[in-house]
Amino acid sequence: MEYARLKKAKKITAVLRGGKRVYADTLAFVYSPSKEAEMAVCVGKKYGKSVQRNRIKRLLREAFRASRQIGPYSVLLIPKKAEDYSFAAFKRDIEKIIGKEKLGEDRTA
RNA sequence: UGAGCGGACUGCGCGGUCGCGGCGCAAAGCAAUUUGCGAUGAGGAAAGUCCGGGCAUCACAGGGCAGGGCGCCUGAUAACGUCAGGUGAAGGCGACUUCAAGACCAGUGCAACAGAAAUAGACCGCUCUUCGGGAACAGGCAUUGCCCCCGGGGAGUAAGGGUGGAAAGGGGAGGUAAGAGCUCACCGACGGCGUGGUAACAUGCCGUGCCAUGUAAACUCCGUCCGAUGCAAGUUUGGGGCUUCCGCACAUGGGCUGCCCGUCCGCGGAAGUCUGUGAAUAACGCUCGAGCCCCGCGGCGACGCGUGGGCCUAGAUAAAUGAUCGCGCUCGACAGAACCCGGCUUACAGGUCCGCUCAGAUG
RNA sequence: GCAGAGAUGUCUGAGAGGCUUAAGGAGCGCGAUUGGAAAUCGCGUGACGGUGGUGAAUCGUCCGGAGGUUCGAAUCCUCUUCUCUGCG
Repeated sequence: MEYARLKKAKKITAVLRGGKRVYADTLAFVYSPSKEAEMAVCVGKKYGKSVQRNRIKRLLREAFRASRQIGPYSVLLIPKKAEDYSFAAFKRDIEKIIGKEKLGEDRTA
């Protein structure tokens, strides 16, 4: 399933308020059921300068894309602050959360 | 060979698979859009936002005050606080480097502490003179006195004095009671004239014994420049228009710049009606431009000129460059466009090239 | 993105060229008061480094950091780091 980018500030705050939060070692995964499949990453100024922040965003997007397919949700990815960020760790944690929350199963069934 | 100085350039590369941004072409669809193919996609600093412009709005961009920037000279430029060439000063054996480098005899302020004294003077000292006292030491004139010693007064002096950032040009010779630009030569300073240079300035001669501290990144003066606000500027579609009524205001209000002159004339609310379904939104501004590369000509150079040639090289808007595999090497620093240019400043692993200096060795 | 403000002991917060004032308040420590406490009153109290039976004491450096101007800088100027505020 293709995931579009979640752009509206109102929707992001709605997901943050009403969505379910799951935590892993490297990131927090916030989601709520939705008609459209959409995703956003949250990387504020505390993560470093712009080069560092862009790097985190790329890694998170690619890790999410490379993970197992899931049904339509509004998803927010929030990394934990660390010295180094790696693609492998992000991907492993996202896979783990998807499996644990059974998001891979078809909700409509 | 070693040490060093200046300048220019570069900023991991190649290939496969999957993925991202906008663009072009083709196909499907009423349309939103989807699919396929193709080329393309961060920097030398994109950074800090420290200057200068373009552009846009305010009012037609006007006058004055206030405020702010700059400050050796000449040039370059759209402009600059930038750059180039030169002058002066300081540092270095040298190549070369550094410098906010106008004016404190227009005025005002400040100069703590120390020191006798801080922009002005006489505390000590030195010299002459005069008054009083002393005979204890050494020596002389030859004797109730003097030189001498102690204390006080008067006059001269600015050589010397543990200060200080700064003490009335410097050190030397003559001169003198002691001294002093008092006199002399040299150096410095100031003034005049000449010469060279567009100029800053340099230099030669003559004269003046020398009217005199520092600070303007203190106020200030002189010269010169600046209207303000910044693309979240602003424009268009549009929830906005039209009609009616009500409230504020006729300059005593509001906007334009902090103030004055000057100048412009609206602002807010309610009801009805038309239309609309995204509203911190959508489109434009938004990238072809003081553009980049090469060649020729002019200039020491910054740079300029050329109907000489070639190129099109990001335009996103929660904001695009990643993942993985293989190969190579010296294992990769600082760091991500946000309206666009010209600079400055700051950060930075390394690597390459050119020119030059000093020391040593050899020929 | 654009525009602006600030940084001073543990905290707060004056000082805006002159001997070292780093004022003052809070907090903390000690003492007085009390049967005991609170409140009140008095005294003390910054960091780092050096010398010191390492005890009393004493000297030097420090006003976010680095340079410069000045005889002299917390104060003036430049660069830099961090924090905060406003702007459709």
